[in-house]
Amino acid sequence: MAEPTPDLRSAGQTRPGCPVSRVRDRLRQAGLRPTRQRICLGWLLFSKGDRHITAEMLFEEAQRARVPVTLATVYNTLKQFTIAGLLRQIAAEGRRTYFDTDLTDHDHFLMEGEEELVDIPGAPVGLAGLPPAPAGYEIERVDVIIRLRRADPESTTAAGVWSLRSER
Amino acid sequence: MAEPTPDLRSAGQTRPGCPVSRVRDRLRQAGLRPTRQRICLGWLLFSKGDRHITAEMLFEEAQRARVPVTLATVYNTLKQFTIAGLLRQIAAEGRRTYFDTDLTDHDHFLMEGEEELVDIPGAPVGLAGLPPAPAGYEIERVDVIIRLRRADPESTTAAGVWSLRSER
DNA sequence: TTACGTGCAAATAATTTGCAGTCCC
DNA sequence: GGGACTGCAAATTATTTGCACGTAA
Repeated sequence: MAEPTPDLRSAGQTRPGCPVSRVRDRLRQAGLRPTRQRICLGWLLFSKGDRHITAEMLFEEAQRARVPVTLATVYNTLKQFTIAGLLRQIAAEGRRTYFDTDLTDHDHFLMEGEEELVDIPGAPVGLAGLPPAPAGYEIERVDVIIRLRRADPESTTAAGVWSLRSER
Repeated sequence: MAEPTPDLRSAGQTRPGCPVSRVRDRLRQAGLRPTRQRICLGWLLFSKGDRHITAEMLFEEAQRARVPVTLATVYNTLKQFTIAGLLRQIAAEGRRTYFDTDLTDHDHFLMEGEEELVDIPGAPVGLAGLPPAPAGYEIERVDVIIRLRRADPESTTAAGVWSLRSER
């Protein structure tokens, strides 16, 4: 949030070895033409570690970084990045779509009230007894979302490690 | 889909013992005033077994059943039902919100391309090693969404019972 | 050059809201 | 009777699209 916002106006230039070039290569590998705005957005997305982001958020960030892009282009770019496998769309309920720059297998917390997802640190939840996929389909991925509610002060929720789903 | 559509225009009347009265009671228990439209929508929702439904879908169904309701009221009612615990909102990505009349613990398949969720028959996937909830929060529910992709004809996806998540 | 990208503004789609009139308790 | 509900239409919000122009290969 309070990170220094880099000025990316010169992202079109060629500077081998610099992070911008790395983004450029990554785009090319993904089959996307490395245009100025894609490089800038890619830099904003991938140079700050794992993050969840919406189109609106990325757009504001781009403006702060003096990157000339339109909101529409941000939307289009996010979609292209997702199709190209550079981003992952998160299944969150709520109006806006979130994109995750972390492509590894991990789960999410969803706080009630807040419309924000939080990465669950550590290894993903283990799954047992996955059902067979219907005929003609195969399992691509399993998303686990742990919904949280604000704890009652009285309920001594000893939140340790659960074993297996108990209820119903 | 081809089910006979009941005419619910008389749902306001009192007929003890009939399913309409059951809906009425259920609403009252949930703290909702049993108005004509709520009774009708409740009947449509709960008298056909478990289902996933959007506001638009329910609205069309109501029109077919000659129930005088507005789309706006359908939206409002679905939200009220959800808050009252009569429905559950499903975390699906995609533009529209789905509501599930099945309140029991179960998982969902999400077919790629199609924007529809399918209940996973049988017991829910077992979870191992749930992480502790962050301070001040407690786990309310765990949603598991299994994303499916159309299988390659060649890949012999022996979709049996998996043990534990392998990929990281 | 030339197809692919982008900006801009207008179009959609999904959902919410304000307010006046209606209905349940 | 009075507040809770509903209808209707207009407002929001999130996202997409059409088309003329710009730019990377």
